[in-house]
Amino acid sequence: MPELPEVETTRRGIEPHVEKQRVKEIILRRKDLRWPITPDLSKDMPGQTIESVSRRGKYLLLQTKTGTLIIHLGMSGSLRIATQSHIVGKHDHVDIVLDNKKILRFNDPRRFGCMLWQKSNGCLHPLLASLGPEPLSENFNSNYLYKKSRTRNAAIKTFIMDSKIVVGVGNIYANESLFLAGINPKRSAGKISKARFAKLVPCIKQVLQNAIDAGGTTLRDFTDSDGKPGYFAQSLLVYGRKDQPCNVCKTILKEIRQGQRSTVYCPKCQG
DNA sequence: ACTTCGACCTGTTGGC
DNA sequence: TGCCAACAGGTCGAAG
Repeated sequence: MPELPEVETTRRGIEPHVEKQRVKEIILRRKDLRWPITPDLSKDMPGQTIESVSRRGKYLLLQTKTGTLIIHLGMSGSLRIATQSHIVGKHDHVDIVLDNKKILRFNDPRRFGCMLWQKSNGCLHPLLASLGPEPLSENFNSNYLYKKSRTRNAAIKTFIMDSKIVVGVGNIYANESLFLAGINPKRSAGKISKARFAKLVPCIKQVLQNAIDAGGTTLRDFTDSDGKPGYFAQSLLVYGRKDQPCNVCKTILKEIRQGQRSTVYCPKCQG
């Protein structure tokens, strides 16, 4: 479900309910997510005040004075603002109960997500330590991408989905960005010209920003923290549109597999 | 240093 | 209608 726009939509949705609130209690219904939920979480976080809700790539960070809760939504995770009257669902694995009576509820059917408590020790968590730049920041520019790509033989699509290169570009938006930039997803990253990267980078930024503005992409089950869907799905130009005509040239869009993920592209526009 | 691939899970979809 | 295989928004870590 969540790529960067969906995570950012979630962040914005929960922030006003959660920021400056004291954690009253943590309810763990299951702790076997991708990794076990940090055992100390329900002991260490209650009593702490959530100072800020930030995002690094697809990780959400709930910062307190004594530690940070690192949350990843994996493939199927979501965070909702609930109250006592909301019925607990099958995959509602964790509740963070706040002093304002609201509950930050973590749901994740596939349990590919994670919830890790890191005590403040001045170190960056290993999961965050080797991440590439934020795609919407100045640090992510065509010079940077060009330099990073020179030694790479991997396909450009795989390359821009590598979180060590740039964070937050998942399968949907990688497909969309390459279409907008007119680049064939199979092209070797190392063989792409500087001029092409100069085109690609703004396309990535634009696709992500537009998706954030639309509240993310809802394919089947993504909702924001109030349960509302995102509206970017209707703007998708290639993702999920195999065998349909290209919006630009009417050529039938083609689907291939790259690194066990589906890639859809226009053989003509991205020739 | 780079690339590929299995693994982690459940739910939904499409073909027979 | 039912069954089963294939696939789904992610990404780590082992192996080549």
